Amino acid sequence: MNDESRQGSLPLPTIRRYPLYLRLIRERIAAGEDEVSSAALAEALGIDAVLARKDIALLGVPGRPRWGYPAQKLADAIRRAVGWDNTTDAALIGCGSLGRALVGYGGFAEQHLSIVAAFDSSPALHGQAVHGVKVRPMKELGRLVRRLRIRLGILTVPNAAAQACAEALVAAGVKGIWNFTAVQLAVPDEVIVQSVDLAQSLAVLSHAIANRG
Amino acid sequence: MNDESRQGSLPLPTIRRYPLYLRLIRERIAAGEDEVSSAALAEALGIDAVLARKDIALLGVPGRPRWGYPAQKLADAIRRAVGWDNTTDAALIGCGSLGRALVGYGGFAEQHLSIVAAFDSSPALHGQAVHGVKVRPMKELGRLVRRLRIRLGILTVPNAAAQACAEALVAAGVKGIWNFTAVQLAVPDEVIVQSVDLAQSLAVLSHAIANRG
DNA sequence: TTTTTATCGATAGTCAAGTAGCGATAGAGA
DNA sequence: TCTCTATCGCTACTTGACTATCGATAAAAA
Repeated sequence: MNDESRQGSLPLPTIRRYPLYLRLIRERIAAGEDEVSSAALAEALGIDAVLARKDIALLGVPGRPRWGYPAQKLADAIRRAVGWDNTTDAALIGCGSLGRALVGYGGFAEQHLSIVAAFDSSPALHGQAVHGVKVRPMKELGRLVRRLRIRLGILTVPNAAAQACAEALVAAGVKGIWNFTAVQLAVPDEVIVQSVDLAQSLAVLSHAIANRG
Repeated sequence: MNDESRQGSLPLPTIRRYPLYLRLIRERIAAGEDEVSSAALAEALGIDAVLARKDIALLGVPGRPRWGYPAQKLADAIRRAVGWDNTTDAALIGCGSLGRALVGYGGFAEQHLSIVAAFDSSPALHGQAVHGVKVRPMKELGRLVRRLRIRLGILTVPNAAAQACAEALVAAGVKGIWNFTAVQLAVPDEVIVQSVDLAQSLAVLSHAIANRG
């Protein structure tokens, strides 16, 4: 029943807030502060201070009244909770403009995410290097992903190819898929899919603009 | 109390599911089918059929037992509900790799989203055309956005510049901001912000991989 | 005409997440 | 030393979204 054993059962919204806390805490640390209060975090994020405390309580980091929480320990605990304490190797499937933008983004240092292999079905791209990573043909996917024990696949292919690529990734032993296509992937339960569907978030926006503005 | 008047109060998860339904319905229409059943939609999306029916009920489109819902009417109703029945003009702020990838994406036809202006702080980009849209200096933002009555801003600038750009957009009369930076923007209540924070979705993935796989 | 079946539509129940309120604690100041 | 106050941390309470169940309906089949 202790905090460590319950890591797998953290509430999803809480996990999503952790990166937001982390970013603020890092700013405070950079500014030379040693402690952060739940009230300060909550105000910057526009949420209730109690909610921030509840999220932090799940990490097992104790705070001190009148001081707040130890910033460095809190940051470390969040990194541990979201699995950013060790480097995760990832494979990029699809080297179109979105895929290249992601590899070149470079903002994944904090997340310890490292793209170590890239694949594309277009022969024109094979052998080319995209930001230091060599693009390979799709048929090498299974072998290479298995050999490098890659557990995360990043899917930036056209919709029509999405399901087939997902199945190839699953067959190669991938544990999670970061899905940038608009397709709802059908995968075994033990494989986790996180979809970044621009249409979904745009729907919320345009609905609100159309019906309020 | 009728459906039309309640458009502004649709549940958020429902709005997010509408684009998913829409995509499937379009496929069915393209395949020559005139009706779709809630069960078929639900199965393809991995959700419960009752949930699909509830979402559809909010649109006010009646279904027929043993047939399902009229596909074309359903598609139109969804487009109306999410505000995709009319073209929305948008401004792009930040023409780095992500911004260019978005403009070039071209997948926004269904959403009737049209990027009509692009801005960047770097003088090197000014005057260049990114996929047919001319890049302009930031100081022209206020005037042009106001003149074109642009209601949607797409923010793809570095984190450090995000809040200032958001304020410029708000001052120019924008009603919604599609935020691709990692910053929690502080804006007036009447302005809607939808953030696409890659760190958040990655957190869910890497947490699951680290603690299950 | 009667029965069967696929599907819609409504109501009630469950669960998770966020909110509110209250007491406990430890440092600061008088 | 005593009081004050910012902050943590716990325990309900409320809300909203999803799930389960059941009855109603209309087309097809016997």
